[in-house]
Amino acid sequence: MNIAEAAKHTGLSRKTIRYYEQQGVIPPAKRSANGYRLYDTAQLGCLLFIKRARELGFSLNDSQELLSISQDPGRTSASVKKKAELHLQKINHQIAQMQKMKEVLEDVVGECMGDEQTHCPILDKLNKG
Amino acid sequence: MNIAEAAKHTGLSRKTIRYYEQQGVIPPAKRSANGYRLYDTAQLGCLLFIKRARELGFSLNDSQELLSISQDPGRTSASVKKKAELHLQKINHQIAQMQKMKEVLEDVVGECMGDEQTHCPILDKLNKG
DNA sequence: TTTAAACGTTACAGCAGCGGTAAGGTCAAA
DNA sequence: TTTGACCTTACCGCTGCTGTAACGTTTAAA
Repeated sequence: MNIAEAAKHTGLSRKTIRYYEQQGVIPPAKRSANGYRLYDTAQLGCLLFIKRARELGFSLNDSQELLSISQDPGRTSASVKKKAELHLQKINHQIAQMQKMKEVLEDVVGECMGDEQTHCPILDKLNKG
Repeated sequence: MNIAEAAKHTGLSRKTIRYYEQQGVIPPAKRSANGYRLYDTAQLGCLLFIKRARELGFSLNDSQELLSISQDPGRTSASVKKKAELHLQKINHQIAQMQKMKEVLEDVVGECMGDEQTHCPILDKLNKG
């Protein structure tokens, strides 16, 4: 199948698929006589793997490494778990950070009248900490 | 004061301060005879404002607009509140997304033995959804 | 048969928000 | 006088794509 169909099957854009290939995230696609990229179910599997890893927030680099591990018959689940736990820590850290932002924002938004007056607790917060 | 001192006072790096100026986020600094940038308390105030806005997750563009609004005597708190609420929505959306990632990750990490065996629920998840 | 659309290709630019590095000028103290 | 700590501009790199240009191919309709 051509790239458009691969895109339809995976939900990735054609640009993204080409980008993944260019970055070496997935092996280079075979080409038909006219130079068009050709995809089979194995390639679709790679693409879907990367897509799911990305949806779980893994970096493209991590996603690629996970794909490599997945295709290695001599892998251990320990190596995967380690990566996932590290990633989970990052996610938790980011959530905590955004939660703090959220709380402050809700505070000041709650205090702000949002009317035609000049006084604004939100700006006060930004001006004085 | 020179840029290094301004950096020390604000907690921003010298690169960041120059970048903000170049992007028009803050007004261009005055220069001493030798071409060095000079900062006074007003400039420090701008820098701190931007820093705090960034810490609340506002984009650099939004931060700049908030600074403009803050410096406009004819502003209304409504205009600020609107921006803040919009931003809060984005934050909430992002938190929700990361929470979903977190839950899935905790699930599969919990199921993974993390030993020397090949079988791995994390990879299963990535391979089959 | 021609032509127009809908594909395909490569290559380069751009987005956010800086950090790193190079290549140079300036200034204060030892 | 020299050393080290400043300062300047300018450009590349990072992440993960998306958009655009400029071009070739295939397919379907007119």
